[in-house]
Amino acid sequence: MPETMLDTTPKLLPSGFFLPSPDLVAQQLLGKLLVRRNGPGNENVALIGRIVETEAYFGQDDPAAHSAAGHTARTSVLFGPPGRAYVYFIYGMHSCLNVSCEPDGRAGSVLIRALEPLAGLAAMARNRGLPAGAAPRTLASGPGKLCQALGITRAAHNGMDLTSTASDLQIAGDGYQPEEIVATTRIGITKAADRPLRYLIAGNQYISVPYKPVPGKQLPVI
DNA sequence: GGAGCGATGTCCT
DNA sequence: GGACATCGCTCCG
Repeated sequence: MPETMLDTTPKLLPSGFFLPSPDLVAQQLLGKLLVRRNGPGNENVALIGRIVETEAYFGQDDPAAHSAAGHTARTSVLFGPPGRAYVYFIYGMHSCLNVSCEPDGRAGSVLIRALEPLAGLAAMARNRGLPAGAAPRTLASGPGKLCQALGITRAAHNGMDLTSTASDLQIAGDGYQPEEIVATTRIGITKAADRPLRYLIAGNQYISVPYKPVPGKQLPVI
């Protein structure tokens, strides 16, 4: 192997990765890999998607965050240690995946909103109830879709340590770095709706809701 | 292609 | 009882 070749073997992110504030973690998660092992229909292969869209939710002073209602049974994972999966059920039919941030006792989190499917696309389509040849951008371009594609449920994954080799849901890095990150407003919320806490990889085709650059009004590029 | 809307479980008031 | 960090289907242009 030439010396200049990068080692692209995915490496599990350590729990310290999730210690900073949610807006920083949300940006740093872009380009990382969400890995699902031993799921339904993929006992022998991993389902892998690259994270291309995230949203930050603050534990304090963020009315849109679930933790704004305080520490309850439902939100206890958010107040726990960093790097844990917070999976909740929304609108009676969809699951959404967050990763807890900040030290134990603080409730920041990052919502994973879209993946670029890299491996196990046939199993993802099957999990989504789509034909085997379904367009890759329909598989995981939304928080509910990606949970369905990877077989992520509250019952199986809420509270799971995403930094443990023993977990069947993990987050890893393969050295990929996005060239450009764009910040926009968060999707589907009514409170604190104007804060630019949604982050996406500029130009990526696998995001959930497209963003339209408005002439004269520059979107924050990070 | 875009707006409108129904489905439907769980939690908090 | 109402709100909800969604999705996919209709209907209309």
